[in-house]
Amino acid sequence: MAQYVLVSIAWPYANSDIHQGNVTGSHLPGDIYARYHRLRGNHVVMVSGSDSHGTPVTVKAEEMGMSNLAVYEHYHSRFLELFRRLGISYDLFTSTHTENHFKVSQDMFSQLLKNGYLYRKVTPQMYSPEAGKFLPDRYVEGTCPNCGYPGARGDQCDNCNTLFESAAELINPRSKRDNSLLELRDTEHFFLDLPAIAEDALSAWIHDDKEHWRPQVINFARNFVDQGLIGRAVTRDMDWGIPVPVEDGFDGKVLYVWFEAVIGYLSATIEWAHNQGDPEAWRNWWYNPGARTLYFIGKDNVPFHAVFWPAQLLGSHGLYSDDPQAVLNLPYDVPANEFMNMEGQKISGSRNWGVWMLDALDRYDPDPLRYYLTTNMPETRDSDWSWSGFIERNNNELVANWGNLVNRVLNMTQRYFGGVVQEPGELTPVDIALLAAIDEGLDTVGALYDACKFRAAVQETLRLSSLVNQYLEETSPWTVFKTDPAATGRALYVATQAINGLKILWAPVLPFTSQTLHEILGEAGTLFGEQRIERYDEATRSHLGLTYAGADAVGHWARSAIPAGRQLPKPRALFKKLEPELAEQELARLGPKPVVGT
RNA sequence: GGCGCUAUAGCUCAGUGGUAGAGCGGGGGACUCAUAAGCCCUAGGUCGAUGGUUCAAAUCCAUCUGGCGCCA
Repeated sequence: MAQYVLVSIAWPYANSDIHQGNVTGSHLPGDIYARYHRLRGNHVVMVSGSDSHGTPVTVKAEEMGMSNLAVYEHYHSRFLELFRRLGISYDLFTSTHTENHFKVSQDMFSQLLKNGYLYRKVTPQMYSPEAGKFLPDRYVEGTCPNCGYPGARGDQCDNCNTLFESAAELINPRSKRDNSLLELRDTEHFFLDLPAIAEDALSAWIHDDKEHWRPQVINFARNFVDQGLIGRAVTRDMDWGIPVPVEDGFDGKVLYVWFEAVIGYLSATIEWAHNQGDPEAWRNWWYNPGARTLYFIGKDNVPFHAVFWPAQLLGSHGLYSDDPQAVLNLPYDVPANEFMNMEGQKISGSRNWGVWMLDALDRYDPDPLRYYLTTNMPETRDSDWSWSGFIERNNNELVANWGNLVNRVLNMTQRYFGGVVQEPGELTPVDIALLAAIDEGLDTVGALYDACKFRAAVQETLRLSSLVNQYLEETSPWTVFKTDPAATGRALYVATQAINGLKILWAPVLPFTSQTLHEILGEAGTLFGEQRIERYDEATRSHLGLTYAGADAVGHWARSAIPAGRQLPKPRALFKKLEPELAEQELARLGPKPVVGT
């Protein structure tokens, strides 16, 4: 029976371009998982969007001398282009700056309030009389109480590495912007009553049935909850964001971005359903006990997705439901990835140390990039991107093992039979064993994809590709052609069926070249749907979104038959060999950008 | 300081109780359909250190050392 699967992927801040760590950490594993389940015939919705609010965006806006809105729109449109070109097949990639998201976020806030899980509390915060507003800690600078360094930031001293709980700890706190003196002033905020939710439901949930979770994720989350949660502010003093939906005294305050952004998983599903012309369809994923919701994120996001977001879901019971006790679906799994480094060092935007994916796509095809990021995915621990590794894996594995296999089979079919697939006659035990191995692979590799063990899935698929290469050596169709052309025809027939099966096994990771092979084998239609960038208009705003139209896709998780007698089209190479020298060229691009001019 | 993760062949890593594995690199071989690709053979690494549990540990426990993260 077809299953409902919600693939939720961390929302990137719209304040910088996306690098390979973001892609391998969340977008790509989510996409592979979604594509696999689409091939299985399940009802997949894959959502994410640009996190357009929060301090990171406002900081960037000041740096660039642009409005917050312009910064968000700039990076958002680049995200859309990247995901389309890299084949990250979002059913909807939207943003937090939609009317819909504002409403859903405010509704969840109101439901939490109604259910008694929000309380008000007055706390002292840094206030700038000069600017007439409260300042986030990272806008604050002062003298470090520990080492006396005068340029300490509000959250941390860069000189002695002391972390501050609050910028109030600084001596002579000043505004980073205009250097004016700051003062402490009381301000009222709403807090999420995490201890109450933990006691009522969260603690029981986090300890129940999580055997399929990655150990590092569930251990961390359980530890986090067991150590004792404290109330956490869900509003803050800021003017860029979602207004707090209460009558009194919360002008100039917005929902805290940690609270609001995760609600995007729900609001994006609702927006998607609306765009489909079936506004209630989102309930199939959120209020259907048989649905699975997965969250593909980086390890820095585990507390928010394994603890806080479930707490929000549990605490807002009754939201959009007639049943006041109804709870939206809690995460089925949070397969968080560790981090990917770059040539042995941390990825860094300011130091230009990383692979900017949109830039890389100008020089490399999407599938080799996806392949390398999958084989090096930080599933169990931090991993490393190296350009020489990328080139070696492309040449030794994609080109030599898989691409060359396809090439030799199709080339021989052209050379010996004018491109016509031959009648095989009766299959030999060797033939049958090969095809059985491929068919078995559909089960074993499928189970690996389903368990989010993508590295292992690729490794096993590559092993099956080698099996076909071995089959060719054993049957040697080029040798037997002189004495037994029928045997050559049979071997090529079998090998053709085998690579047609491998095409499906590879498809979640290598959707573009699997489609090419699909066509080279004379098959009709497209394995997957089409990705489009569309504009959506709401009452007072409009935004761009990336969508996926999969109704006409023909891909199935099965090995279809290429019939004897078919005239195959002229083959073309699936992958290009890359020159080792490219690694040096790429390394030369890293680091500080050269000053333009002389 | 607390909590957690991690250390396996030159490199990248898999392997959570039962005779140490894969890929790449390196060495040798037979072949030639193929993007000089593929195929066969070949690596003998005290599985970070020490102690313990067990008939049996890379795999469980303790301590130590190196690397990393979160919190304070």
